[in-house]
Amino acid sequence: MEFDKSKSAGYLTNHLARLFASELQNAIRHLEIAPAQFMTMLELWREDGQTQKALVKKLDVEQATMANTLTRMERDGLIRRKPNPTDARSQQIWLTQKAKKLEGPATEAAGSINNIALADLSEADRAQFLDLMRRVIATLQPETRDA
Amino acid sequence: MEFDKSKSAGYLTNHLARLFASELQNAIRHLEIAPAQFMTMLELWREDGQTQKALVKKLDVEQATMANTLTRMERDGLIRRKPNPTDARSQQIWLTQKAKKLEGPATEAAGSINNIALADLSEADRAQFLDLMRRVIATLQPETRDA
DNA sequence: ATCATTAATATAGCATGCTATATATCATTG
DNA sequence: CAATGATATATAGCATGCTATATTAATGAT
Repeated sequence: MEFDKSKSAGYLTNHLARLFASELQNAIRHLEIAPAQFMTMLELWREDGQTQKALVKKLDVEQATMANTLTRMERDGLIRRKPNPTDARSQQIWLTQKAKKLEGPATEAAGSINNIALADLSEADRAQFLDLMRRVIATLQPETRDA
Repeated sequence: MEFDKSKSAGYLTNHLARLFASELQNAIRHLEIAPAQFMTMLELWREDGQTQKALVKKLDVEQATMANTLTRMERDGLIRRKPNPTDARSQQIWLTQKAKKLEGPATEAAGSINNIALADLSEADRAQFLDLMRRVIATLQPETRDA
């Protein structure tokens, strides 16, 4: 009647996330960026000059977490925070040239981690895995439905 | 040609792990234990008096991480570290009465989180999800094959 | 037995995530 | 327009995880 961790989705997800994070960190270490910085840049490569609030929503992390990540990215010369001309409370987050140049190598590194991780799955299994994950996320996600 | 995070196993896993952790924390908050403490107790409920090294191996976290978690658990009155009679370098980790009493309520809370998370999946999908997760973990896991 | 190596834990320092709270600015309303 | 409430960001404090290094004790080789 014991709790079997190998049958616990939460336990397995935690374990897997740590393994992925470790691999990713290794794969992008030579670019001198960390996983959370990479995640943030994913959004900024797609659209530069977003506000902190927009990034918070897209990455589904707390505002305080994003503020700290951005502070480290600014320290590391990846972004600059510029005043928002239309609202003095907020700022626009702009990638530096250095950060822009990282898009190719960083996304390639991340892509190869995914390939390595899923290497033992068939094409159908991979699709199913992603689909199941998205469905469980949707179930747990705390209603990101408001405006 | 952009990196699509909704198709990245690593990204989705990270997101899902944060959602699970948040739910678990909520569900066990009233027991005054934190997720990592719960994970550690899972092993100690199964077998009390283990060494730190044994816990490190079973939970697949770094030794320093476990040392810190155990320090917090000791601070919170969940465990006691006692000298190992056969090896003065190591210690035996013993659950307190307080920690022993938490097994029922804590495993129930964790179980219901899993149920909630997987509520939208069929029985077959749930089994597949766990299986896929175990397979990807096995692929990424850095050879825990030594003695 | 002694010296070098290995092994078990601890500590320092950092990144990422969280909650709770503070601050500044905007928007609304009387 | 002044007061109030909402919004955007920052900061404090903590847990969990990591790497790197220190400390202490056991082992092994000479």
